[in-house]
This record gives sequence, structure tokens and C-alpha cells, in this order.
Amino acid sequence: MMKATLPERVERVERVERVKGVCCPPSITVPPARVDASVEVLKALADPTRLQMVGVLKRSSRPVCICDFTAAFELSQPTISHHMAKLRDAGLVDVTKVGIWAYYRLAGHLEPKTRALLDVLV
Amino acid sequence: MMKATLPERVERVERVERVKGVCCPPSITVPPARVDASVEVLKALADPTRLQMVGVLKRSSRPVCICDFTAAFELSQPTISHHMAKLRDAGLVDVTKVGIWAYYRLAGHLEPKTRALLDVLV
DNA sequence: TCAACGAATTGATGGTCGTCGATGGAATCC
DNA sequence: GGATTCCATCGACGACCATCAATTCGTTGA
Repeated sequence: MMKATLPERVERVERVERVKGVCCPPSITVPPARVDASVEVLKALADPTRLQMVGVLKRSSRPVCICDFTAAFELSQPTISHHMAKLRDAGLVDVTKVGIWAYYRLAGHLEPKTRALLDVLV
Repeated sequence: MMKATLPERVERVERVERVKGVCCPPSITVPPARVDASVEVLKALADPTRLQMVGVLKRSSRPVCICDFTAAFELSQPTISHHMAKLRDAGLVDVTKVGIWAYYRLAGHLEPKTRALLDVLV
């Protein structure tokens, strides 16, 4: 967050006192395990079916019955349910059961970063 | 992009004329295969090592020698090279060889969406 | 009570992914 | 030329993933 600007057009690579056989002294400071949380969300979204699901839910003003996804995608009902469970486990969607049917919507308690991520993606 | 706002706090699920046994007539309009491009980038980022790599490259004002990553992470050299190749294949990083060493930096021709994605993530 | 329906779970299978050791290739230095 | 160093690739292995058929669970309605 310290440097939002990118190294624009660095054509000439400035060598940093690199000596053969002394590779590599400068240890990179790796940000801790907040990365894992992001990776969990990324893995949940890194699938065409699930990304489309999230896109539909984001654009829908009301909860969507999961049976509509089963009808829309050319996948079996267990597969659709499995994908939605992944989104549920990642905390991206909430479910409300109404009788026989299960209605899904985007989670209301999304972190700002996750919200921003969805705004960029879908 | 039409509705950035979310269905805030929809507690009461409004049923949409759903009749038992007639599931499910309304076919969801699924956006086409621009999803695949996003999924490719998401897959490239959905790994702790690669996400940290991208974070380091984004914060660095100059290209980073890949040997520094080999030293920083507790992974073998082929694994580090393999991860960087994934980022390369996804078009996220560029490489410049200087003698023995290989210097990596964020790609300069990133799409605005991808750039925004990285701004949110790392 | 029992049949019908939607959704979730289970078990199995083929494919992909992350990881490593070994090898190959290119550049540098003696 | 030959040895050394760094990087990429290859082959292999275990783990995870996406998918489906079959089954189970909860609810509805006759």
C-alpha cells in the first residue's frame, strides 16, 4: 500500500550489486498470512461456473433459486450444489430456505476488499 | 456494471411465482466467455506463493531477481521457476535476462481490469 | 401415512495442480 | 577449454478438484 504506482517502463535493468556465487543475500520481506484469506476467495472464484454464479447473484436484486442455476448451466444438479457449497464455504453467499426451494444471494457481511474484488470482476 | 449496489439486507425472500414441479422456467442470461479470461488470471493468483510474488513485484520499484524469491520462500528452485512461469503465461509479469540472472517485474501492458484487481488484492 | 419434489451428500473417476529431484542450457570466470 | 553458477524444463508422485450417478434428507401435498 506504500507504492501504488508501478515501475512504468523500466527498460534498463539496474543491477543491484549482484555478485556471482553470492545469490542471494537480500531476503524479501514477505507479508504474513493474510495472503491465505485472499487465496481462499480467489480459489472460490477461479472457476467459470462459480464466477458466473457470483455475477448473476450480484446483478440480481432478489435472491435466486438454485434450481435456476441448475436449469441455466449444462451441469448436473449435484455439481451445481457442489459449486454453490464452495461459494458458501468461502463466505461469499448466504442461503435462505423457503419450503422446498433454496434461495441464494451475495453475503451481506462481505469485507470491503472482497466487495471491491467482486466489483472489479463481475 | 449496471447495479453496483447490493440487495442490502433482504430478509424477506420474495417468492417469484414458483410452483412445485415447474422448476425452473426462467433461464438465467449468462454472460458469455469473457469469464474465461478472468478465470485464467484468478487461477494464476489463487496460490499463496504466486500471490506473494505478485505483491512483492508490485511494491518493488525495480525488477526483482528470481533468485531472491528462491531465497525468500521455502521452496525448491524448480518450484519457484514453475510458479513464475505460471505468472508469465498469464501475462502478469515480464522478464528481462541480464547475464546469468533473470529479473522479473509486473507486466507493463496490463488490462485496466487486471490492474484494478491487483490494486485490490496486493 | 405415503408419494413426490428439490436440494444436499456420498462414492467413484478422470484430470489438473503443486512439489521435488534430475537434467539441460546459457553465460561467466579461471 | 573446462568448471561454475543461475535458470528453465522434464518426469514423476501425491493431493486436490470437477463431474456425475446414486442415495439420503426435509418439505409439501394428497
